[in-house]
Amino acid sequence: MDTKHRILDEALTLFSEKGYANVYVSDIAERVGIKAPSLYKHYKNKRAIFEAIIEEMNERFLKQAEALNISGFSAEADAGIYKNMSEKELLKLGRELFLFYLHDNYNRRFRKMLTIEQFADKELAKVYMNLYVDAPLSYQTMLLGMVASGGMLHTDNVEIMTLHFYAPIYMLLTICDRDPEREEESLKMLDEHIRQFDRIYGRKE
Amino acid sequence: MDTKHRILDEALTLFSEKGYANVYVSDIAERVGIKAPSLYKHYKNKRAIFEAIIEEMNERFLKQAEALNISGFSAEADAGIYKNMSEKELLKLGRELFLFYLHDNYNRRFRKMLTIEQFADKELAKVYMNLYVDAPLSYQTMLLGMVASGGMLHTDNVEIMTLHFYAPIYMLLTICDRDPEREEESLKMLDEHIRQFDRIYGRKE
DNA sequence: GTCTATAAGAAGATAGAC
DNA sequence: GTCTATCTTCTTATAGAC
Repeated sequence: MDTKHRILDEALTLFSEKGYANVYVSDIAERVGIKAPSLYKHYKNKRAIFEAIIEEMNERFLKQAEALNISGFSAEADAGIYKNMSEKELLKLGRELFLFYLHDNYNRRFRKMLTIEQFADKELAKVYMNLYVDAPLSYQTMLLGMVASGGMLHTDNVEIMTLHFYAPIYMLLTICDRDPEREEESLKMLDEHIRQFDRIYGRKE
Repeated sequence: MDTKHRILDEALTLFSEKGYANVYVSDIAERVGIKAPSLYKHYKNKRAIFEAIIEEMNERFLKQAEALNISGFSAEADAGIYKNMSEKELLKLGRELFLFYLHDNYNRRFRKMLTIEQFADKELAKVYMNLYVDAPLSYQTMLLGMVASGGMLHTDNVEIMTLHFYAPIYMLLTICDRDPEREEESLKMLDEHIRQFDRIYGRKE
């Protein structure tokens, strides 16, 4: 990893731990192993580092979205997969997705940074809302809606059903982000949540 | 309100909007209508203001908890009330509670401040978790558990049922805190959520 | 591209008059 | 208790040598 990118990486770590204002340019430089003034050869100022992180995140999520449409992971395909899944496989999938978002180093740090900075900047609040509320809800609404139209889930309100599926997952992520020691307990609740959801909204046996 | 308390009030407003580090002692003083040095006659330093806010919050919530036990608002009483409520009344209660937490000036500002500061200080993360996750979940688990044992709700896992009740409410609060324009939409979802919850976990008609 | 030296300015806090 | 003046420290950022 070149210096320019290492600066981004270390800055993201620090910002996610202490917040933008509590991180000094010299802190970032020290982690990278250079002196603060050298850092200005790579970025115009401190703010530019922050913005480059946001920019990088945007690219990552755009790529991810593209990959979802191009490869076999579109909602149509996912809905098909879901239909033919046993409860056991469904639990495994839910757990893997949850753990990915929880542990993936980039996601984890970025989520924490956004949590801290979201109220300082309206744009960041939008980014936060989109990433962790609206995008998951609309994707899952589409997904669960297709499964429901196939008759594997039963509801007269797909949006509320999706809220019932996702809100507990969001809450468990909130718990684990703040107290990693509760991960095991949360994973158990995740399992039970999915099992219960499956029972409530019904799948054919 | 005396100056000492007005400092706390204005500081809380500013901290909730910009975060501790981005608020200057002179900003707080200006809002109060005095100069920064005068403020040091009331509080030893900036940190002491922050800690006084936390302290005040602790007292408020302790008082609230006491009131819950002494007056008619214990979980036992609440459970009794719930049993005899029509769905319409249940919706009204849910909405009133939601709006209280959302709009109550002290709650709103304190919740935002904690959201911003929680990762900078392990103690604050604990406070956040207790106030917005653990305390509501354990109170509601007790409440819904009693209603269930009375036969008005049906489940073999009260904790998951409570998660299904509270997590969507927590998520809707998250939405409204970040974008007040979505309040109306969120209230509609709240209604539909409670109605659906009522249908799923069943009440006698 | 990295360094040392340093400028420029911000922000917390104190001294002492009123 | 509030003010003005001021100190001190911290932090961002630049200048210029290597």
